[in-house]
Amino acid sequence: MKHVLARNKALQWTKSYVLPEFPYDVKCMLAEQKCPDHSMRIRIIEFLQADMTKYLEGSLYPSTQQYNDVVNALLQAHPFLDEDGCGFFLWKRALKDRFKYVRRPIEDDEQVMRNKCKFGHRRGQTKKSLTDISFDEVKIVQIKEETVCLDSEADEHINWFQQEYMKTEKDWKEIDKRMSQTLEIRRKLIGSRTPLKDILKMFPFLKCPYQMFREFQLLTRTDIYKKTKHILESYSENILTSFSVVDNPINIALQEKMKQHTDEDMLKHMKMTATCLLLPDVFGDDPSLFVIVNEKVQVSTPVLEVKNPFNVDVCEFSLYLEKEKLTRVDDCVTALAALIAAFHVFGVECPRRLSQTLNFLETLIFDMHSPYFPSMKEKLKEVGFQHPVT
DNA sequence: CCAACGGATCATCCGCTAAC
DNA sequence: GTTAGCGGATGATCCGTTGG
Repeated sequence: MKHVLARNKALQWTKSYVLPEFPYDVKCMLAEQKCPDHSMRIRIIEFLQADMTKYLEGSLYPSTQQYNDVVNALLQAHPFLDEDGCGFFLWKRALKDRFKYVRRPIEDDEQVMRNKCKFGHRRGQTKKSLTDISFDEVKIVQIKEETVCLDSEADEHINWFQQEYMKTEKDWKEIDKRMSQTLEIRRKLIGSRTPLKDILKMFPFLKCPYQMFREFQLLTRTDIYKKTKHILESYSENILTSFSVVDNPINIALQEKMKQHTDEDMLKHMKMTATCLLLPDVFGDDPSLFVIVNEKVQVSTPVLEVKNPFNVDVCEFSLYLEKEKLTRVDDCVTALAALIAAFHVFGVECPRRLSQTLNFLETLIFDMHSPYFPSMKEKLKEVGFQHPVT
């Protein structure tokens, strides 16, 4: 664990911490120097925790110094938050408790599991049987050995992935386990700009949408599929009726096709697909950086390719990266989630002409409780959204 | 329609153990 | 001794349901 923290610090925390942009209402409260109430404190802590997580490369154990940096940054920017002098202690404690709370339900992370085994004592009724405990002890020994000789272990994992990828019957449970175990080395490789081809050769399962979602989950503690589905469903109406897309050929085609069907599921499928296709148009971005319909992919950044979007039976969604097909998926929710995940998982910077669209999506994905920043609120008004979800 | 109820979820506090 | 991390207890808050 120590070497993980040391590395995080070395890679990501060289500069002192810079506070994130807080949601609109928090910003107002901070500007007014109003003493935060219970829920406002929680939102500040929640936001800081989410922001810190981005810099921890999948680890959920910030160092004491990192906690100190964050709380110091907060109190320096807003001294009134330390009204009684013991603010530092209280905010630090709240932040630590929040991380602890985030770790609590996690069962697929060896660092978390190791600490649960180490410190997790159960009083009263024991949930674990004796056999489970001894199994855990065996696991601890295994993990300790892996940490010591990481490089040869990583090599072994990579060979295993390559072999397993060729098999017809794959052991997905073992794949999950090994993908978790190699997260650290993989992030290091991706972070140091290892060519995509090499990354995919070493970790071929990253081509699978499910593994991309899982990696996204490990990195951000966020269920990208669930969030994407929610966004598409709640904003579909807004997007399809936005004045910037009423004359769009895709929208016109959708209206035509919808007249030919009455089946609820079919109509929903078409609407969701159209929502995906029109998203960049709504935000004035370049649609060809987002989704290509019935054409050849020309861009290197992650992009979706859709064939026959409104024909449920022959409709095809594929995710492209560096002009190569990475994976084919079945529906537009999975496709959009995979597209967003690809930017994160492969560390691709967002193209300028797609920034508004991705900003919109990520604002909703990472902060469901206050789904828009002031600039986003303005943007949504500007593009003609009737009822931004709150 | 809305107030009251009750379960679920969440934040916080406490007491404990392991490590130093 | 102190500190970090755990599970559990407790109280607050959210949210869906029910009954007037």
